[in-house]
Amino acid sequence: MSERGATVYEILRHVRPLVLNSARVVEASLRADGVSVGMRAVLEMLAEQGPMTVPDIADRLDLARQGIQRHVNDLAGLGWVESRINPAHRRSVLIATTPAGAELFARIREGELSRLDRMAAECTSEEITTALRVLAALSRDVRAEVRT
Amino acid sequence: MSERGATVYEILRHVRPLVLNSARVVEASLRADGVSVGMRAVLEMLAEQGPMTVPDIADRLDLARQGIQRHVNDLAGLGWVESRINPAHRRSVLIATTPAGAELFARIREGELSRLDRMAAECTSEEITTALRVLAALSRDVRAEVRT
DNA sequence: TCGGACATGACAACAATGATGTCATATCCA
DNA sequence: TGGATATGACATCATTGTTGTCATGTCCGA
Repeated sequence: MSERGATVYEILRHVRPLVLNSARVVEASLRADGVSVGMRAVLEMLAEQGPMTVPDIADRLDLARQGIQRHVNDLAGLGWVESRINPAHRRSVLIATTPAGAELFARIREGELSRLDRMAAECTSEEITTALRVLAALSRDVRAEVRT
Repeated sequence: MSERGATVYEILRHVRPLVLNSARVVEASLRADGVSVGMRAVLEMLAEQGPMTVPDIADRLDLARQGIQRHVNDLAGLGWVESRINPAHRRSVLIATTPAGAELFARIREGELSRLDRMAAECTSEEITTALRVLAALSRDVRAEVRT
């Protein structure tokens, strides 16, 4: 068995607790605004990529459109996102952050970034950049494997 | 805002879909044996670290002991793990893989490793090792943040 | 040695979320 | 134009993480 595959295996062993623990860390600030981690992911997508339809968000987050629709409906109920007429499609509306929603996400992101600055202090900027490249490649290939 | 923190943020953005997609990939082989991803994690811990108590497994997986107890009970019902008398504690039994359970996990792991060999082919062995180091440090620090 | 703090297994209930299915209608393409 | 597909709305279910309770066993300090 190749050493490479075994190292990738070790990486994947770390990501599950990492996702759980990072969700736990941001959970408190999110609850104060009535936002769940799923809703936060939708808000992030809209804030960074601009308005898009529900199926578009679902595709980019690798989730079913039905689940995203729930998050969008919840976010709309809270006033963080709103629908806009889609010039290219009468039935499928565009979802966009409201000014308040954009502000909320900026606040959330700022708080998270300030914590992340203190993480993995022993690693250099170059190592972290390398890790990002590896993670992105791995994520891309595993994603492709799903669609096999 | 530091570039470092932003890069770590990008890493964390990748891990959530990665966890979901990797779970989807291994899901099929697991279902054939009646094993869920949670049960697989417990089986992995016991196969690699040896017999331990339910609270021990929970601590190492960053999960509540109640959830682990469910997985252990399910695994025991399927004959993949069994309890042994704990010489150091009358009430808290040791959980261990059965020979069949150890064999099952070895089979699962072998299948997963063979897939992983083809992942992130553009990355060198050194880059993957660096990524593992960064992930481990990040995971450790985020875990510590939870307990704040 | 005793007593209180803590650990453990068993059981229960709940919330978030991912998966799946259906249906009416709109859209798109051959 | 007509059939295939996309979309929103609604519904259901399984997995799993979280939390709480209770009886009993264990451990440590006074």
